[in-house]
Amino acid sequence: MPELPEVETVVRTLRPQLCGRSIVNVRASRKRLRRPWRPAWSKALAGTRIIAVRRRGKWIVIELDREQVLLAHLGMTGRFYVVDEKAPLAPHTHLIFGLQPGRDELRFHDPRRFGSAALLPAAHVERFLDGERLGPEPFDLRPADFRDRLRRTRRCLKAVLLDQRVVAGVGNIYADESLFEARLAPGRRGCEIGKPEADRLCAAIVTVLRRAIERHGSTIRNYFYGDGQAGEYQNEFRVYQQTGQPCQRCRTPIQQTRLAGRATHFCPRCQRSPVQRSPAARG
DNA sequence: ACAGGATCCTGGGGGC
DNA sequence: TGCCCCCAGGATCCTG
Repeated sequence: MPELPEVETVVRTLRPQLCGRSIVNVRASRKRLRRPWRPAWSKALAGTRIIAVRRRGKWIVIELDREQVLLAHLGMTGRFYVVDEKAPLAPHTHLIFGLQPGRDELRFHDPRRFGSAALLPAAHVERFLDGERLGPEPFDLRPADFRDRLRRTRRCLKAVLLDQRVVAGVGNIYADESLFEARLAPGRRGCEIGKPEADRLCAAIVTVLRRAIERHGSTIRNYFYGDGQAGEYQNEFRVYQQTGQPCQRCRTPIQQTRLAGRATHFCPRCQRSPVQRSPAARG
């Protein structure tokens, strides 16, 4: 469920709660996550100290001593939060990390289990994150590289934005919101996009994500962060989940379609494709 | 190379 | 009330 702004919000919440503390024990449910948790990781984690908590794309990176890293992905419904060890255990809690000092626990909760967590040697993390799997952070994305990437593909813009190798961290909400911000139709092919439009899209991604981070991300369908905090960006959606609502720029009703297997929302007027001239019209 | 579909899961909402 | 179907902030694998 969470995209870059939501993961950033989680990381900012966790950082002061985790840094400097130690993991004293780990409990894991028997249910398998997207990548199964290995019992050996529980043993290896006992007694490690948390050095830093950061984000890369939609990944949560928890750096530990002993040259180890705990890498987590929230999938669609994952939550990662710190609570008192006496707090009631919610159903679908799959990992519990006991913390010291204090009597707190870091818990990983995920009803759909599309999320995952794994322990990696620190030396492997950069290769995992910066290899073929993950492109640049949106804030480091160079317009010339983005333009080049678009020029070389016939895939539609929606599919390109969802591709984590092109730019890391954009998901369904922020792909639609960025395309609206850039006034580009989600179905247009990358190779049809000119320089001004590509640069506009590149800038729009950053604008939308920065604003969403300021608003602590979006909270929809009652999924909250951490100790029940809600984001506020869902109140600023221009197209996502606004089907039938008047466009805030031109009052045309927002339309919904399906692209790259995902619900896609856009304004048919502000995000018009260049007119396809029919043979008759050309006559 | 790429589009499209299926897959991994659970829960919530709408229709009947 | 129950049941059935569809949908969901993701990523990956397979097929055509």
